[in-house]
Amino acid sequence: MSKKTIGDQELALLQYIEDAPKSSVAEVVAGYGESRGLARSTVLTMMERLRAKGYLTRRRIDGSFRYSAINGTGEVMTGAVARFVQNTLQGSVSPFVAWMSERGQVSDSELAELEALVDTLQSRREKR
Amino acid sequence: MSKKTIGDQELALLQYIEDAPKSSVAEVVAGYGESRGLARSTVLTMMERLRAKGYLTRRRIDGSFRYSAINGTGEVMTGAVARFVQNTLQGSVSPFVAWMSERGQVSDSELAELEALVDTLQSRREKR
DNA sequence: CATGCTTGACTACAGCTGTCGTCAGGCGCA
DNA sequence: TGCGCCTGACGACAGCTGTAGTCAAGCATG
Repeated sequence: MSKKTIGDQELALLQYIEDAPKSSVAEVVAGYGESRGLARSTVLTMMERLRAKGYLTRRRIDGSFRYSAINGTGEVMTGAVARFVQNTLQGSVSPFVAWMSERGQVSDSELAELEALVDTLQSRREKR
Repeated sequence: MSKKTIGDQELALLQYIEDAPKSSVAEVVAGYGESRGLARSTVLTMMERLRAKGYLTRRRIDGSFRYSAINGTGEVMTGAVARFVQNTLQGSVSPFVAWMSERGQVSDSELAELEALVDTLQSRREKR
């Protein structure tokens, strides 16, 4: 089980590649690295590290490598959330709720997601 | 603004102290460090680093120092959540919601918090 | 052929974190 | 008075992350 840690920037990059699979390094540099002022070698290094940790695969296509995320869409993110809640919040969700309520802006769609979540949880509890 | 970064373990420790203010190092070692196999010096170092970053204060009482968190209760945690959502989740809350719904166990009290949150958000929206 | 751009693999390096060991000064008790 | 324990301050070190420069092999082009 690849339980390897993953840094913030690495995660952001991983997310990018998850959204744009089969990208060449050059493409990632253009579409991700350049906008944040990262050198080509930096992007390459991060991608290789992610590959070493088992989050990315690559395949040689037409001479150059194309990288893709291994986990399905969104899995990376939920994994990150799981780790965060576990390691940082000691398993408690309360701080998250507190923050949501403090912070002003919650988009309509987010609110909808939350409502759906509560519904799901409620019915799940009733069934018990 | 003390915008200093803060590691996972450091954060956990900070949270502990937030819940048990005016603790001496010995107390923190006994109540926090020992259970996770940390040496006294480790705990001390972390506490000092937290102090250097501006998250803890200490006052000499009866010879030895007593440490307390500077931020009010919970602020540390919500700050951590804010950073996490911002840096790692790129500002989107969806992964969080997705994870909660995937994960089986949500305690009754957590569910209650979520319900309250949704209520708050709903009424807040209506007022607009 | 000689040059030059593209792609990958390596190497480097500083800053942060997690973890300690150790040293020196006080304090209390035999 | 002397010894041992508690408390703080420092120094150390390895591993991870963020960021990058550089070198060598390939391919394209004049």
